[in-house]
This record gives sequence, C-alpha cells and structure tokens, in this order.
Amino acid sequence: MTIDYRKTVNLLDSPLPMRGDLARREPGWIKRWQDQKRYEKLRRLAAGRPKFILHDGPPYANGDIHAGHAVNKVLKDIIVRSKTLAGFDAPYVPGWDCHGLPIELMVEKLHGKNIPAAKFRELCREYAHEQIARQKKDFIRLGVLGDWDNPYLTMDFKTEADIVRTLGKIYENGYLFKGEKPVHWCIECGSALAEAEVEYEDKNSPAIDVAFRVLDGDRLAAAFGLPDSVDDGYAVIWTTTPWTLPANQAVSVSPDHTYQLIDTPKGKLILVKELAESALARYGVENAHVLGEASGETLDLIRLQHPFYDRTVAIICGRHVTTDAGTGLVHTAPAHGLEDFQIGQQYGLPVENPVADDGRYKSSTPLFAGLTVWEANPKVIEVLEERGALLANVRLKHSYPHCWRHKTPIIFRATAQWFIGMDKAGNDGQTLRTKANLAVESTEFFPAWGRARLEAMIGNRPDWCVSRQRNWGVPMTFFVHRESGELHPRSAQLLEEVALRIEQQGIEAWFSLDPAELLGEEATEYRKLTDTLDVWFDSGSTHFAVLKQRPELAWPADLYLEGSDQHRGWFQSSMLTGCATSGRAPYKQLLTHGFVVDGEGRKMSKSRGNVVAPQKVNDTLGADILRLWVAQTDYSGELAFSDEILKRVTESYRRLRNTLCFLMANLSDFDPLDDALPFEALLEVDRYAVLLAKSLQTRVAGELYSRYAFHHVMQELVNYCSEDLGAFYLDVLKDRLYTTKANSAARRSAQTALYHITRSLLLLVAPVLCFTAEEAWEVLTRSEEESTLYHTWHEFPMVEAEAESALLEKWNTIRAFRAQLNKDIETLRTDKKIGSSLQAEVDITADNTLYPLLASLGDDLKYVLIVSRATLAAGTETSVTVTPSEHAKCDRCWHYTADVGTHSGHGAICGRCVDNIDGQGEVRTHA
RNA sequence: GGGUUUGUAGCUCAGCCGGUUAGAGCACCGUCUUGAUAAGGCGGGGGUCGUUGGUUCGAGUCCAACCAGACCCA
Repeated sequence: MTIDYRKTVNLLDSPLPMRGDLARREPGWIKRWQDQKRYEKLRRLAAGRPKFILHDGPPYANGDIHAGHAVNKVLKDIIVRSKTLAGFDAPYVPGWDCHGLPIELMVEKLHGKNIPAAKFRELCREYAHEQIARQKKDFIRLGVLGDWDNPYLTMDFKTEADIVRTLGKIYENGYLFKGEKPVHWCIECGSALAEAEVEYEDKNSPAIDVAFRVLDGDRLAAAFGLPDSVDDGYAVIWTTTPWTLPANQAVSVSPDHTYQLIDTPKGKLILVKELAESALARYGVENAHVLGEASGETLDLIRLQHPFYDRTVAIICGRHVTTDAGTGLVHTAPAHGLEDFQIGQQYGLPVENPVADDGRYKSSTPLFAGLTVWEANPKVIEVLEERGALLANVRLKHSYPHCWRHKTPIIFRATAQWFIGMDKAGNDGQTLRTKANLAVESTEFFPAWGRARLEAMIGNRPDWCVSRQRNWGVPMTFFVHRESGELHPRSAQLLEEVALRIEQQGIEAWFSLDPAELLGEEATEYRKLTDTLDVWFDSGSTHFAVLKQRPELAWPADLYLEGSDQHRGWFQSSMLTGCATSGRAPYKQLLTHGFVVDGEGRKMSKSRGNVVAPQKVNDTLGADILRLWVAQTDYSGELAFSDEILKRVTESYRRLRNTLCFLMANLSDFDPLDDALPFEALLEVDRYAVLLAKSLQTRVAGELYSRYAFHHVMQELVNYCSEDLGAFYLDVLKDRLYTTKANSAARRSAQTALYHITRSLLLLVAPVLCFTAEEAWEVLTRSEEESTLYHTWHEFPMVEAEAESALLEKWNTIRAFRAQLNKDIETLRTDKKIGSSLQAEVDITADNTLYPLLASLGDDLKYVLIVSRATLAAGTETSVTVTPSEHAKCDRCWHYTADVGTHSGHGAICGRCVDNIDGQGEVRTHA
C-alpha cells in the first residue's frame, strides 16, 4: 500500500481567507469597532505621549462626498494612524464648514424665497445638519478614525462665538478697517449680489471709443522717440459702459505690448499695435502714418485730461489689459470694476463712486446728477461728442451680467465694506503682509513648491474683504455710529458681551438683539452692523475656535493637509487670522494634494461622465482598495482614477493579502510565548530575513511615513512581499516549514522569523489597509479586542550594527548568485530536461569572494537554491553546471535523492523524511 | 492672459550632484508547480524618457520655446 505522505506534512489552512470580500465585510467591522469604542480607548492609551495635531480642514456641509473628499480624508487618516504607530498621541477631530451662500441657495431652492431671516437661518442650520449626517456616514465608511461623535461645526454656538472673538481680536490688533469696494449690484434688489446670483446673458450696449488728451507732450514724444513735444496726443479707450466714465481715474495699458503713436486728422492717437488698423477703420481714418512705437511700460504715469471733468488722470500699467478687442488702452474706474479696483489699489487711485443705491447719480455729480446709469449712457455720449472726444459709437451685443431674480442687467458699484488690511500697520507696527511672509518662511511644505505658491499669493493679494451682505453667516457684531460711521469706542468689550450671548443662543442672539440691552441710552446713536462674515473667515478661525478650545488639541497645529486649491482658501485664511491674532501661522507643516482626474488626466465632471464615486468603490471593491489607491498615487500632482487603475490597485492588494494569508497559515500553530526562539538561536537565513524586515521597517516607518511619501511606502511594501518574501525567503522556507517536525527547532526558528515579519509588516500596512490589517491582527493575536491601533511599530531584537550589515550583505550576495543560477536552471527547463527546480542538481565552482559565503552554508546550501543536490568547489571564476537528477523523487519532500526507496516501510521517501517522521528529526544549521 | 504645477513601459511609480545597454511592482507572453492554487516560482518581450531646439565630449537629468493636462486667478 502507498502512504499518503501529504498527511505527514505541516500543511495548515490559513485562518485569513484568501478572498477579502471587503465590500461586504467592512461595514460589520466598523460597527464592531465603534461598539468597542476603539477611538476612545486609543485616546486613553496614548495619553501622555507627545502630541501630533492634524487639524481637519472642514469640508463644506453641502452635497455628498466625492473622490476628492475621499482622498483628503484617507490621507489624513493614514497620517493619524502612522503617527500613532510612531508613538504620538494623534487625536483627530473632524469638522464641517456650515455657513455661507451655497447653503442659502439650496434652502431657497427647497423652501422658496421671502422667508423671514430668522426662520431662514433656522432652515439653513437644519439643512447643514442633514448634509453633515450624510457626509459623516461616508467618511466613517472609508475607515477614517476620529472623534465622530464630537466633531466641530462652524455653526456650533460656541464656535460661532469664537469666530466673533477672532474678529474682535483682529480689530483690537488694528487690522480691521472700513473701505469701499466694487461689488455686483442689482438696482432692482437694491443690494449686492454674490457671484452665484449672477447670470450672464446677451445685452446690447453702446461701444464707444473715447480720446483722452495727453498733458505730458514731452514725455509722450520721448516715449515714442520723437524730437519735439507732441501737443495733440490722445490716449484712446474703448468701453461698453459709457456711464462709468464719470468715475474714470486712469487709463490702463499692458506693460508688455507695443503701442503706436499714429498721426491722423483727428490728432496723434495712441493705440496698441495689433488693434491699430481695426480701430482706425472704426474712426473712418484713411491717411494715417505711424510716428513711433513704444512699449506700454514706457507710457507709465503719463498724465491725461479727463474728457469732460476738470480732472487729471494718468496712464497706468496693468496685466489685465488684453488685445482681443478695443484699442489696447482700458478705461479704468476703480468704483465700477474689480480689476480696476485692484489696479487702482496698486496705484493709490481714489475709489470715488458717484452712483447711489438706487442706480442714480448722486446730486454731487456734475452733468449727470439724478439720472440712472442707463439714462446716463446717451447723455455721456452726447457730452463726449460735444467735447470732440468721441471717435466712434456703435452698438454691440455682448455677454453681460444679469440679476438671476430680476433678469435685469446689474452694475459694478463700490460700496462700504470691511477689510482686513494687508499693508496697514497693526498696533505693533507691523503689517499683516510682513507677518504672513515671515510665517510662510517658517512653515515646512510638502511638497516643497507649496511655499512658492503660497508666497506668490500672499505677495499679490489685496486686502481681505471680510464683510458680506448675507443672512446665513456669522455676524460682524459691531455697533456703528449713525452719524460718523465710526465703531463704538467700547467695541472690544461689547463684542465679548455679544459673544457670550452667542455661546448660549447662536448667531440669532445678535440678529434679535435690542441694542439698548447693551448700549442703554447710547442705543439711539448707534446701529447694529448687519453684515456677516465671509465664510472663509469662519474656517480660517477654527485654529482659535477649535484648536485653542479643545483640551485634547493644541495650538499651533503640527499639520494642515488640503487640496491645492486651499492655497488661496483655507491655508491662506488661516494664515491671515493666525498672524493677525497671534503673530504666526496656526500650523507648522502644510501638506497639499492634487485633484482627482480621470484616466486621461482630465478633470471629473458630470457632463464628461467620467466621475467615479467613492461610495461605489466602497460597495464593490471595498474601502481598503480605495485607500490603497490613494496611498499608491503620488498625490503631489493630479490623482488619476479609473477602472483600469483600480484594477491594478486590486492586483497589488492581492499580492499583499496573499502574502499575509501565507504568513498567517504558517503561524497558525505557533504561539510566540511558548514557541519563539531567541534571535541568536535562529538559523542564519531566518536571522537574515528578520533583519531584512527590520531594515524595511527602518526605511518605511523611520523615513517614508514621516515624509508622508505614501506611494513610496506602498512600493516598498509590495516589492518586499514579492521579492524578499515571495521570490526568496518564503520559497526557500517552504521545505523546512512543511517537512520538518512540527515542533522542531528548525521549524520554530522559521516561525519565529515569520512572527517578527508578520507583526512588522501588519503594522506597516495598517495605516493604509486599516481593514485588512485589523482583520489579520485579530487573527494573529487571536483576539477580537486587539487592534494595531494599540501598538507602536514592531520592536525587533537588538543586533549589533556591524553584524547586521555583514549578514545582510552576505545574503544579498548569495541571492544575486541564486538569481544567476536560476537562469541556468531555466535553460534546462525550456529544454524539457527538468520541470521543478528540485529536479536539478548543481555543481558550483565559486570564486574566492563567493566561495566562503556558499561554503559556510554547508549541506543547507541546496535548500537555499531549492535544488536536490549542490556541490561546491573553489575556483578562480564562478561557474555552474546544472544537470537533471538521475534519482527518484521523494514522495514527501519532493527532493530527488539517491536513498529514496532504500528505507524499509517507507519505500517512496528519502532518509531525511524518514527521520522527520519516525526519528529525532533533522537538524538544520543555516537554512 | 498671469501664478503654481504635471507629462519616463499598458497601469502605478523609481531614476541623487548630467556620465555604461533607462529601473521596480502589477499587467502581458512563455513555462514549471499543484503542499500560498480564483495562488506561487522561474524566464521573457515591452520605453524616440510630451515635442522641438539649445548648452555640453556626453542630457530622462540643465536652458528655451511649444503641445497636452491640473489648481488658483484674471
């Protein structure tokens, strides 16, 4: 009879199933982990460790989460988990941004317009809560660990109060001031409109060309290289809004374009070269010749005469000037255009707005007082005609902003707004811009170019207009004097009293406040400011409202992590409030990630139909696959996301998971307490394998995780599983694990090494594959209460550094030899002389560097090479001869040896196996 | 149009200070194994390094322009 030797071999079923079945099983794990209160338990365990504070940038509480949210939260989670493993106390308090226009718009859509303000705010609050609940569920589904029961909301009463306090502090520090700024203005509404309330539609407008006489004839001549002063020079502008000319303060040219001075019967006209011909045609000019050319730059500050007012204006240079249409010279009225306003700020132009709330010129406006802006258009043209300043007048159909409610054209009009000044010295004598620049310098950026981007933005940015005329926002709780417009002298103190009320009742406390309650008799002299704060101010204040308030957090944060759009958004608003209140950035490090794009690198949009929803990935492949995708992608650029990519990600996942399955299987009869051997007692190749894992951990945990280089982490881990484990160590180990006695030193040595490897590896993948790692960890520790969260990176046995590197080097050389040998074995296999490598025998001649290494392995050399027989001789050069074995195959260990069939009672197996079954068991020394 | 940024094999990524035939994992092909088997081993094919110019003895690597993307402005 033949014996089934398979039963005498240590083949163990893996307690970790090969198929993850993640999509189905993850939700159950989440539930159980929540019931176990793992986050809370971790907080208790980590108490007292050095803190690492990642402050959550609050997503806006509107709409379901998309891939971008998922990337952001997963990156944060990887960091929180890896910092925890690195021995930090890393709490994570998620937040939501709750006020602002988009929610107002949604609520209007759902409940209609004309709802009383107080009721409207109530509905907004309700809506935000609903949205948060939806988003929260999805974030939790991603495996993101955090204090989900106690997130921060910018609409928490306490937070609203602290946002107000932040404003108060900035006011106290001298950075807040009142100014004028053009906003979209609907005459019908009698109020400012937000960008989202503006629709673009075609409109017929007069398009006119207007000549501004040059006052500096000498400078003009010099610029165009003419010998004599030019006294009939004109700068010609083109505009479709004649009514804005009363507010003209300058004419802008592009510094980089070439301008021509052209002699015509209508005077010497300045026009940009590209458009000169078409402009002259418009003026009906035929005999014209070019007197000279000049760059826009050289025209800077040449003085001009306003066409109908006694006002001297100037040519200024601005990058906003284009040459698509017109003359290449742009009429600039800071009160009536955002670009005009901004360039005006640079040149210190006045923002004089002649138009009142009702769209009529104020009584102080010469020529046009009392007219509406639309009535003024023909009148302006008439006046220009009279003064001989009108060169052309046609009708033009063009796209123009309209009010979405009234469908009427809107205007740009400067209104009183509140600003946080960038270049205004605060009470300590420093400007906010200076402080912010210094703060950028002392911040660490991942990737490094984030610095350049933030720097450029802070360098250019205008004053921060923080006031909005909205309902659903944190109010600017100031009292303004009815006559002077000044803030109440006790504003700081009053603001704190209001803040205390807001803590109790929310922002409604301000809106419903009777000023007399705080001001007493003064109340008649003051009015409450009805403006609300820009929502960016809300989230920009969370470092104060959250980090400084919650005992488990700390200020400044170690890290802010958001998409690259936040250089303009949250990174900057937080920077400014941080500098204006506390003199520094509220963060030490700034990490930015790119946007999610499709497989072709294009942005995801509903209209393109290339959107991949994270919810769908969770429900089909599992959150661990999504997380692995995030981790494997270089987030410093765009993150490409497609089915093909997810397929590849799933392949890497399989590699990792299958490796874990194998490890788990071979550890399933191993109890570290009873069975582990001391490091010194391990076989040499096992010691090597442990040290290899250790060096992997040093690289991955010590360097890559702390640099937030997660795609390198995953590259290392997958390579390790494939190369070091799959292709070498585990392959070599199978013989010993399977065929030696279950409790032999040879096998326990291998398992001890596997145990170190498994623990280390599981903890290294845990920040990314949180579900899989937990699943395996519970198997490894045989406890559902256990978690990778409760541990720090695996502690390896202490080894003398020199011995360590010597062993690593030795085995790396052996492996290089083995790789070479495999090619020779493959030749035989291709020739159909052998199948398995165990069918081969090798005779090795080794040179004097290799020889001692191979010789030291003694009889175990053949196990390292996975051949049935290996002989070794010293020589001057290394060479190998591979021959097919002539012996029979051992039924049990599959080696081909001469003694198969020579053992009574075991006719089909080798002596080694007989010994392992019936005898003492074989002794291994090296492998 | 401006600021920042990306473009290396089918996919995801390496490639330091410019210096041999440009690497890895996955996918693909061939093959072995059937004791990791909806696995694993071994071997292999595959790249005008976005394009074009320039600097250099020599460029994926430096410079310029251009093309195609991304984010933020205008």
